[in-house]
This record gives sequence, C-alpha cells and structure tokens, in this order.
Amino acid sequence: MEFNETKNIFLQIRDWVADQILQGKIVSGEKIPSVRELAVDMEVNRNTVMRSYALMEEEGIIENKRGIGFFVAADAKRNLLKMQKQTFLNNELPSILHQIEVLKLNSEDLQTLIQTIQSNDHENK
Amino acid sequence: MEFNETKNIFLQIRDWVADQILQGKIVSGEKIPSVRELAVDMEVNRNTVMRSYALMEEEGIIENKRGIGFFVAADAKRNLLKMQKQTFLNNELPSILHQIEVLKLNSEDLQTLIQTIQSNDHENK
DNA sequence: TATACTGTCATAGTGTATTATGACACTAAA
DNA sequence: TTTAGTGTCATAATACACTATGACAGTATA
Repeated sequence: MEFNETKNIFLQIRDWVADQILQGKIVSGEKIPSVRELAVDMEVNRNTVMRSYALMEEEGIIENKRGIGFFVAADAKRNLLKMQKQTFLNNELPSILHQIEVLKLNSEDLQTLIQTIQSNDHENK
Repeated sequence: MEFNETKNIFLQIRDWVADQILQGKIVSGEKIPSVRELAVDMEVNRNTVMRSYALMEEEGIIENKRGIGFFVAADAKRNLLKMQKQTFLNNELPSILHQIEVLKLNSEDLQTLIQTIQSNDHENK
C-alpha cells in the first residue's frame, strides 16, 4: 500500500479499514484480515498493524475473539458514519473553507466537488 | 501557537507564514519575523523555525539578507497561489471528494462550503 | 494429539522530529 | 568601536514511529 508521508502509518491503516467498512466491503460480524496477513499485504510490521487494530478496538469498531481474530462490531458502520461525519465537519471542513477562501477557488475549479454534493442530494429522493 | 499533532511542526510554521503572505498581511520585500523571535512567539526551538525558513527559501517564497533577516520574495504571493492551488486540486481534493461520497454529505451539511464557493464566484464580476 | 492458524507481549535497533545550548560571522546603530 | 540584532553550524539529548524477532497462549482442524 502507498502511505502518505505526512500521516502516521498506523492511522492510515485504521483509515483504510474504516473505509472498507463504510463502503460496505466488510460488514458487521465479518472477520477482517489477521494482523500478520495485513502486515504482509501492506509491507509493514506486525506491531504497526497491531497498533491500528488496538486503536479500532478502543473505538468500538472491531472486536477480538481469542485465538481467532478481529471482527467488525455490531453497528460499526453506523457509528463510524456518525464519528467521521462529526470529525469532518468540525475539524477538517474549517481548514478546507479557509483554503478555498485564500486561494479564491471558484465553482469552475471545484466542478467535481459540486457535482459530488449534488449527486448525494439526489440519492435521498 | 497551537499545533496539530498529526503534522510536523516545521511544516505547520511554513503553512502559517505562507498564509500570512496569501492574505496580504506580509507583502513582497517586507521583513518576516526573525528566526529567534518567531521561535519565542510560537514556543518552539530556533532550529525548528530555521528548518521552516530554509524550506521556504528553497521554494523561493522568502530570501535571506546577511545579518539582517528574511524577506518576502518578489512575486511570492502569485507563486504561492499557483503552487497551493495545484497542491490542493491534485492532492487534497481527491480525498475530500472521497470522504464526501462515503459519508454521503449533502448540500445541507456543506452549506458553508457552497456559500464560500459562490462568494468567490461573485468576486470576479 | 499434532499442526497451523490466531493475538499478544517483550526486547532491541533504526530513523527522525524536536529540543537545548554554545559558538561564530555578518550587519546596523549607538 | 562596542553593542545588539541577524542567520548558521555543530553537538548532544529526548521522544516516538517503525522495524525485526522471538516466545507464548488460545483456537480450530486434520
């Protein structure tokens, strides 16, 4: 996997797993890749994956079954949606707004952005 | 200054100075705070500020005058606008779009975002 | 029972961001 | 010329992310 240099690897792994859940690629009750397996896949140390999983366990996203592995917790997707939405709106959006203001980005520059939002509007019809 | 835990301090200092320039608070030819002064202000080590300034000098945003200090380079604002715009559209926007899609954020959630863009549209009239 | 998976813990080593501090050369102003 | 302000370089110490590796206990299956 390609990692961003500016963000800690164990956080990026967490984000990746969370994304899989949000996209419905892994559902509640389903087993996620084992620590060792994902470490090999992502070309990363066991301990680093372990740290990501421990974090997600704290967050209640995944649960451990002794000797078997980690599984997606009940309501993980719903809780993740709530958490991430709040994080995005409260922490990320303000700095995005600031950048758009300072860089004077208009609707032409952000064409894809507007389209994506409109597409989401139409989904609830 | 308050620093984000997930991003290196010397990069955040660079971003702060760049922002001052983009906002027109410091203009071309003007002196920026000395390494030691800014270090005290931000409660950070001299060397950390030095690293930020060295980076900005490489980027052509600021220039050094021996024994005097650092000054905003000519065309710094225009070049910064170009650089940051490109970085935002190519590197940041894609992951923002992805989040908006996955979290299904609509125009109600992103009200302020849309307003900001529209406000920029009107400025070029 | 033996084997091959799971997670978990401990230890040690590497790289790097950040701090702390001292010393030096350059410049402006008293 | 002295003083105080610039940047710059070098060194050492601290903290932490990440790696490498070994060992151990629990679980499922042949």
